[in-house]
Amino acid sequence: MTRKSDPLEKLKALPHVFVTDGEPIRSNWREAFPQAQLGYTRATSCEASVVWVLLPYTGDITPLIRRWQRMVGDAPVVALSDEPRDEEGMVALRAGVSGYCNGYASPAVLQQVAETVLQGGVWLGQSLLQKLVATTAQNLPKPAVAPLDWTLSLTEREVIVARAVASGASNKEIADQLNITERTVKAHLTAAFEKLRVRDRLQLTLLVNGITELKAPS
Amino acid sequence: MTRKSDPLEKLKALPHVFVTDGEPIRSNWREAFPQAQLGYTRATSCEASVVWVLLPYTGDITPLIRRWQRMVGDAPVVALSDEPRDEEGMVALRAGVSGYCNGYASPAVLQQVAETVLQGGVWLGQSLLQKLVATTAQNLPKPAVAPLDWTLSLTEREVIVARAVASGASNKEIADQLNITERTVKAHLTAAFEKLRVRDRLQLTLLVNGITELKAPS
DNA sequence: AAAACCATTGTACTAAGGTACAACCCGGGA
DNA sequence: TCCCGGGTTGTACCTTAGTACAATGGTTTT
Repeated sequence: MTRKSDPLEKLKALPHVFVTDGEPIRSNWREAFPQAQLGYTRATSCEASVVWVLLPYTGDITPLIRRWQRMVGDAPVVALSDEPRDEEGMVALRAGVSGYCNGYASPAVLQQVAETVLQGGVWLGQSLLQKLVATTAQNLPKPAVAPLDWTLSLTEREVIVARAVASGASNKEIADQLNITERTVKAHLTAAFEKLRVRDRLQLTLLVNGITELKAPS
Repeated sequence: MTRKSDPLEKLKALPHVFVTDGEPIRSNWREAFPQAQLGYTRATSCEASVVWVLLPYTGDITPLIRRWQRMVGDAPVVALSDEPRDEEGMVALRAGVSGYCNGYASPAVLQQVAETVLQGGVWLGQSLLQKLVATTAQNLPKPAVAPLDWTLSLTEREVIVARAVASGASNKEIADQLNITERTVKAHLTAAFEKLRVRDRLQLTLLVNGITELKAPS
């Protein structure tokens, strides 16, 4: 291992995953990212460079976005909308997306959005941002101390299992999905419980989903 | 893709102009844009692809930004700060900049920022945006489709127990807290599972915490 | 008053989650 | 080479969660 493993490089090597409601990959997406893949709705974990979620016309988009965020861990999630509206963009932003753009955006724009979000930036259209700024007076509370990253103390495998649990999967389901024994799943979980100082899968879930905080710096 | 007379192409052909307080062009700027030029403070008009304004440490930055916006017309203005702070970023945004980033950002990042703003986007760091979204959350319209309220189909007692479960409590703990039997807690939970169509306490937790959605309108 | 709903509890019983105490394989570093 | 950590699995056991099939008493609706 000569060079330090750059997380960005590793992320970039992964494919772009597009999440749709049954629709195949669009030509503009394919053109921007020849390696584009469709997201599998039932998966509980996913390796991706960037996850592009095509927003459905109706319904609450927050759970959809959150779900994929949990699945991919630190890969950025970008919301695609065929009818971009500022209100929808706000909801998406509040859900934590790293970008919000038109589902029919040109390949060039898509690539640029990808570049931006992969570097930790956020991509927005002008209109949305104007609204954002306009409605924000001068109050800037909430220093928002960066929440401790629970993944730090866990091994790769433990993180995967923890994410699956936190999305509601049973040990058996996780075992099947990862092609390992239920016993192994339990082993990973026991290790995770210990490291994160929680007593069971439910408290682990709260932690993974950011509802509770990591306590002692293990 | 051959494009016609695109205003974007014309804009891109112009040099990048850096506005400083007497400082020469920095190496990272030059590296990112070999054609980089310094902006003259006294000028009244300027042709530029992107105007990068290095913010002075003190004083009101709004007039400075506005001035250059007027000078360049439709070219985007990006604020550079050697000590980026969210408060300063907010001020810059309110002044109408298309981006706000570190004055010592790497050439790669600068180029990417340029790409973004040239396409009409806005480039921000994660932290600033989070703050923006957080403070704007209350003032903007709620999600178009109000998420179904899971409490509607439950009795008062079931809601209480469900909330307790969703915060990580065990049946025994809930029983003690409510001064009832563990058996009763189970009864309420079983009823809640049935009504909300979930199979166990973990999925109930996801529902209560808004991570998943209520499916069938029971 | 009867029906319907709610909160409560009991006795099983089954299923799932979690722990204890291991073992094996593999790759990398002292 | 030996040791160590990560991933894997086994057996046994205990605890917790959840279900089946009840019952009781209270309140509200019909």
